[in-house]
Amino acid sequence: MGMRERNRRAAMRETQRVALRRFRERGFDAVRVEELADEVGIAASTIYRHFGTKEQLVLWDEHDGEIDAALGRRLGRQPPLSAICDAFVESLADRYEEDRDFQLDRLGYVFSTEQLHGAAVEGDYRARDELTAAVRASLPRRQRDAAPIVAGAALLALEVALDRWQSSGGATPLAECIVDAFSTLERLGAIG
Amino acid sequence: MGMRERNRRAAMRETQRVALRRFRERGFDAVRVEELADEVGIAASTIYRHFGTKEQLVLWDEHDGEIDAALGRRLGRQPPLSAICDAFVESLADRYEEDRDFQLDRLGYVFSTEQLHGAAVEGDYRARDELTAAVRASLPRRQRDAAPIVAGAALLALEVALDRWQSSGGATPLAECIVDAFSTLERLGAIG
DNA sequence: CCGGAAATGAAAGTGACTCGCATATTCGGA
DNA sequence: TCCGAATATGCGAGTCACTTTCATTTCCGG
Repeated sequence: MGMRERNRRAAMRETQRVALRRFRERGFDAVRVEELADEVGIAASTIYRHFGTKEQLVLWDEHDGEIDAALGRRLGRQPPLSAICDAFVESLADRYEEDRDFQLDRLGYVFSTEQLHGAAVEGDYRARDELTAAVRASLPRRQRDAAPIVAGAALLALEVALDRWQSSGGATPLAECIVDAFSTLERLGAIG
Repeated sequence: MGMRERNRRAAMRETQRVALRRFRERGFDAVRVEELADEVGIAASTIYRHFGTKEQLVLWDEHDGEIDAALGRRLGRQPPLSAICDAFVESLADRYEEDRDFQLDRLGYVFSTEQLHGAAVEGDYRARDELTAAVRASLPRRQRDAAPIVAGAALLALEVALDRWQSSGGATPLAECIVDAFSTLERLGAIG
C-alpha cells in the first residue's frame, strides 16, 4: 500500500471522526457535508469520492473488506451457517472489542438514527447477493434453493447481534452475541 | 370512506400506473417526478404528499395495511412463524394472484432496479420493529429474546418468496412460494 | 346552503450528489 | 534523480428530489 492509499485512509478516518462528532452535537440532518469538508480542510467533492454518500460517513468501516476473506476460508469446509458465524466472530469480534468505545458510539448512533439504520440495512441487502452466491456454491445440489434464506438469515443474525452488543453497552462480549444470534436461527424450527 | 379518500386513491393509482410505464420506458432515474405530475395533471407537491418519495411510486400498495389486521388475528393463537406465514398467505396470495400481471410487472421492476430493491428492503426494516414487538408479546417469557430474529426471518422469507414468485413468472402459486420459504426457515437447524 | 376543515397548486428554497476541467501529487521506470 | 503517465484533488456549475409556505379550491357536516 503506497502513499496514495495511506493518505486517503488517513483523510477518511479524520473525516469520519469529525463527522461523528458534529452529527452527535447537532443531528445528522443539520450538518451539511460542505461544513464538514471545510472543517477537515478538503473539498466536498472529495468527501463524495471517498464515501459516496453522507450516510457512509458513519457506516464506513476501514476493515469491512476482511470479512470476505474470512468467509472464503471457511465456506465449503463447514456447514454454511456455522461457517458464516465463525467468520463473523473471527473478523469482527476482536477488532470491535479493541476500540470498543468508538464502535459502541458509532453503532449507537446508527441504531438511534432512522436514516442511518435504513442505509445500513440497505448495505446488508447489497452484501446479500454476494453471500447468497457463495452459500449456494457450498451447498449440496438438493439444498441450493435454501441459499437466499441462509444468507439472509446470517446477515440478520449479525445485525441482531450488533444491536444487542451495543444496547448492552458492550457488557456481553460481541462474540457471544453473535454465537447466540446464530444459535437462535438454528432453533427457529422449535419455536415454529 | 368519503369522496376525499376515494379521489385520493384514484389519483394515486393513476399516478402509479403512469409512473410504472414511464420508468419502464426510460429508466427510473431518467424520469423526473415533475414530468409525471404534468402528465397526470396534478402538482408535483401533491405527488410527494401522496407517496412521500419517488421510490414509493413503485412500492406503494393500496392494500398493504390489511396485512397488519391478518397478523393481529393469528399472533398469539399459533406459534409465531406459522401465524405470520398464514397471515401473509391470507392477505397477499389471493390479492396478488388476482392482478397477477400488474404485480409481476411491478415486482419485476423492483427486483431489477437496485435503488428500488434497496428502498423495499428499507421499508421491510421499518416494519420489523413493529412486528418484533408483536412477536415478543406472543412468545413465552423464556423465548422473548428470539423475537427480533423471528420477525426478521419472517420478513426475509416473504421477500424471498416474492422474488421466487416473480422470477418464475408466477408459474408457482405465490401461496406455495411463501409456505416453502417459511418451511426452509424452520429447517435452518438441519442445514447448519 | 353555508362555514370550517382539509386537500391542492404554485413558487421559492435547500442540500445531496454529479460532472467536467485545470491543477497538483504520486508512481514506476530510465 | 529526474520524467512522463496515471491518478487524486479542488473548484464551479448544474440537476433534481424533497420541503415549506401560502393562497385557493374542494369537500364535508350541520
